[in-house]
Amino acid sequence: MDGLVGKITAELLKKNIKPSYQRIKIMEYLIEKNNHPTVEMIYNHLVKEIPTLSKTTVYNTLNLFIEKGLVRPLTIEDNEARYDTIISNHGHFKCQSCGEIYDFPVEIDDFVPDKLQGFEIADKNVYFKGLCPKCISS
Amino acid sequence: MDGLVGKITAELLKKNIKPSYQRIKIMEYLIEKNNHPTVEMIYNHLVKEIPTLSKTTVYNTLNLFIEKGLVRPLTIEDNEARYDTIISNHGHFKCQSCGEIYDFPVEIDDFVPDKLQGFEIADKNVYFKGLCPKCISS
DNA sequence: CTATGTATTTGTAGTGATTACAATTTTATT
DNA sequence: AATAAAATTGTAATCACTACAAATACATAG
Ligand SMILES: [Mn+2]
Ligand SMILES: [Mn+2]
Ligand SMILES: [Zn+2]
Ligand SMILES: [Zn+2]
Repeated sequence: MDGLVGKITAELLKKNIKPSYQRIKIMEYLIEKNNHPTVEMIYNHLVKEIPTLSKTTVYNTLNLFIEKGLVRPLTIEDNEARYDTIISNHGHFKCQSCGEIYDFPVEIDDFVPDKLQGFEIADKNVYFKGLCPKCISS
Repeated sequence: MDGLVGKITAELLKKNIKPSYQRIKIMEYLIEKNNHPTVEMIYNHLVKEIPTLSKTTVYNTLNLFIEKGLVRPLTIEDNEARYDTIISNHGHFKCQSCGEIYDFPVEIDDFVPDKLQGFEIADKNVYFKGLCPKCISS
């Protein structure tokens, strides 16, 4: 008995999403890896377990999760979307050498500048780019 | 005699960029409009004046400007790059209704979290999404 | 001024991530 | 078991962007 799968199933049902095998597996990947993956990464990993898996299903499922507020899409590079299960506001650092994406805390709610009085803010994003310690020391 | 064209010419020469007609026009558009345009917007506007203009030239020129540090690319949506002549760190708000992108000041240098000690930060980005006042009141 | 070489521009073809859509398979209901 | 609805799959289409080679404009030497 897998506790994570149980939690995922409950979470999906709470959002009126039918907990299909594929959907559970995709959510499981997102939570366990917690690596801000691309569609490609998700597909390549899961297709070993689910040989019939279609990349379209991965896209569809992620878009469904986004719609229901379970997943947040990250736009850091313009040529590859990334996905995060952690919805709360935090910043992302992408290493330009190894490509890894690191989380970092940031008090985004602190800086709502006067300039944005009268604006309705739905979504806040902070991302940095550069080199991570591993890549600097090698 | 156009003062802006003179300034642009000097600016390009300073960066070892030959100030061709197309390059000057593209930079002129960026500075005058100051609207974080897409390639499409730049092309559609300038092709009226320069009927032979190629979209490839717009792409090439923008990439050259980025390389030389004259322009900063904005990745807000994953399906359309935007370009900004203002290099200094500031935030961007994109209205999800009208699509307009607003600047706002933000003290990005203030929040370099402890988590990023040992990281080499090359680039900082802050962008919000939501509704602008115009769109809220209509 | 003309010839030759270099840089810039242009048009077309290619790429790669994402979406559209119809067919197939799975799941739920009677 | 029969039927309907939902989910998954595969393929084709889309669209921003890039690669590349031909054409044009520019510079420099004779
Ligand atoms: Mn994250
Ligand atoms: Mn700006
Ligand atoms: Zn790295
Ligand atoms: Zn608006």
